[in-house]
Amino acid sequence: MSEPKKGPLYISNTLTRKKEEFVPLRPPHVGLYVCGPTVYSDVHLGNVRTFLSFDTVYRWLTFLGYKVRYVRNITDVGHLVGDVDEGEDKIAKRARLEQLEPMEIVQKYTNGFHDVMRLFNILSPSIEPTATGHLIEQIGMVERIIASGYGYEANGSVYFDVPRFAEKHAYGELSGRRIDELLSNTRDTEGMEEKRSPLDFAIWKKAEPQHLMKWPSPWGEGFPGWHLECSAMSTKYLGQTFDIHGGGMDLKFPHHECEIAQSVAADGHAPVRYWMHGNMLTVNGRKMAKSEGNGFTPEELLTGNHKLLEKGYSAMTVRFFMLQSHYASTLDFSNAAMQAAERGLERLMAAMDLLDQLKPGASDGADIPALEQRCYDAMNDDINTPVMIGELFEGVRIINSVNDGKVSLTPSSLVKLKDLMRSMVHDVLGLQREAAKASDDGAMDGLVQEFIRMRAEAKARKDYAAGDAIRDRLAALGIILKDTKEGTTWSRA
RNA sequence: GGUCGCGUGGCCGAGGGGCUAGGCACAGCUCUGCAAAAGCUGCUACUGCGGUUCGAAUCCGCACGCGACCUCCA
Repeated sequence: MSEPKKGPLYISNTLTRKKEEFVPLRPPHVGLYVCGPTVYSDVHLGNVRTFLSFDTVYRWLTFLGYKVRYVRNITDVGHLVGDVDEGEDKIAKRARLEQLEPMEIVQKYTNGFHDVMRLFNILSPSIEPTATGHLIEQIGMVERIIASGYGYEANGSVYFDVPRFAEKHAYGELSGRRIDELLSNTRDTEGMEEKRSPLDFAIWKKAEPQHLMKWPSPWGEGFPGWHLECSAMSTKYLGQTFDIHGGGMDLKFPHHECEIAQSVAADGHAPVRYWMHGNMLTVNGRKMAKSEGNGFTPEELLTGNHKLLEKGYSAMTVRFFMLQSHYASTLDFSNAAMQAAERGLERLMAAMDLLDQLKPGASDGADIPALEQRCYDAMNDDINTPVMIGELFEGVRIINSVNDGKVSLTPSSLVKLKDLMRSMVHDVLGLQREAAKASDDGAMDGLVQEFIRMRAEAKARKDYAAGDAIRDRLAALGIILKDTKEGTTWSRA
């Protein structure tokens, strides 16, 4: 048995549509950028999935030994609202509704976002830059785009000249679009009359007098365009070319396509070497989205207080549920699937609880290095968490068998098993025992122990009816008794 | 309408030319006073129709069904 090898990592590059070996630009450093939330409302579970997917990428890169700079932005400059409130800033709109300052809205939902990230044990990025904090950089980028000839001013706004850019560069490469097809498919959008081509997009937008979030610029009072912040901030913190850019599938076009165009126009470099796109969370086969009314917030999820939820589910259950599918596949939410995940996670965590009490033996009844290698291989194959979880359940079987005395492991193999299970389950998958149930104080335990003792006495005199009655009544209260060789243990249902 | 993708067992979900994925559920067995837990065993599937191949769930074509993007969206 040779020592398990940690690399190399292969990831599906959505730019080339191929699985490629990941080779960082400047090892051991890795630059990772992920498009963060727009903080004008609560995040829903679909948003969580994307951040969880890239949390896993971040954790795995870190596990492989890379020094990762993970940048995930906060979009706190509103994007334009499409139909009803033409030209109005999303955040400003919300602010008027709630009689709050725009930055108050931003703060409120940023806090909420952070709470959700913590709830799901999603790690903080290395840098979390805000769009409003990088106006200088964004204005600078607009200037560079104008200087390169791919941006033009019109009535206080600045637009990106897509057809001109496409003459010399591959606009549409990422999303598989073609200029002529796009042109035949255009709809009327805001600012149409100022644009030279319907494909052009705003990189700086003139603010109307009533607009709340606006800043001075060489083109007058305004605010940065839809796609600019990510380009400006990724360039600032990761360089003109960096390793990995992630985001939800729905951002591929136009957002990421525009990012590429902006960077190429401004600095002459394709910004990203590996593009990764997480797929959507669906409900009854349909994308979870605010507009569909099929989204629920983490709070509704936890309490089960939503018409789509039969009951509440813990954050860790959701995390496990999501990790059981590949990040690039759509994942359908259903109560049946959640309940299956709940039970599966419980079995996994119960085995983790046994780890400390396992006793080593004289021989090896299981090949731990082989298991370890299979775990690494799964993750190195495009972050295949479902396959790794499958392997971890092999670990669960070994743990339980060792605990039952049916399988023996030498001291060194046992240490390897513990290290492997802990690093994969806790560090890589980010699964933790839920703390909620641990709030019992000593009195509670003492009380239950008293019942356990009464039941033991009943059992000792073969009064099983009385013993079972105690167990049943406690069960009705949510206290589960388990008879083991070492005595009776209890837990909450 | 255009582009891309998907269709796997009772359910969820990997895989993706020959090799048991895994989880949940269900059934049987072992262990238990009985439960529970755990272990073992069983249930062995790839939308349909053609084609390529010694061999196809996996490749190709067509059909049907579904979805995403084309507009803010994770």
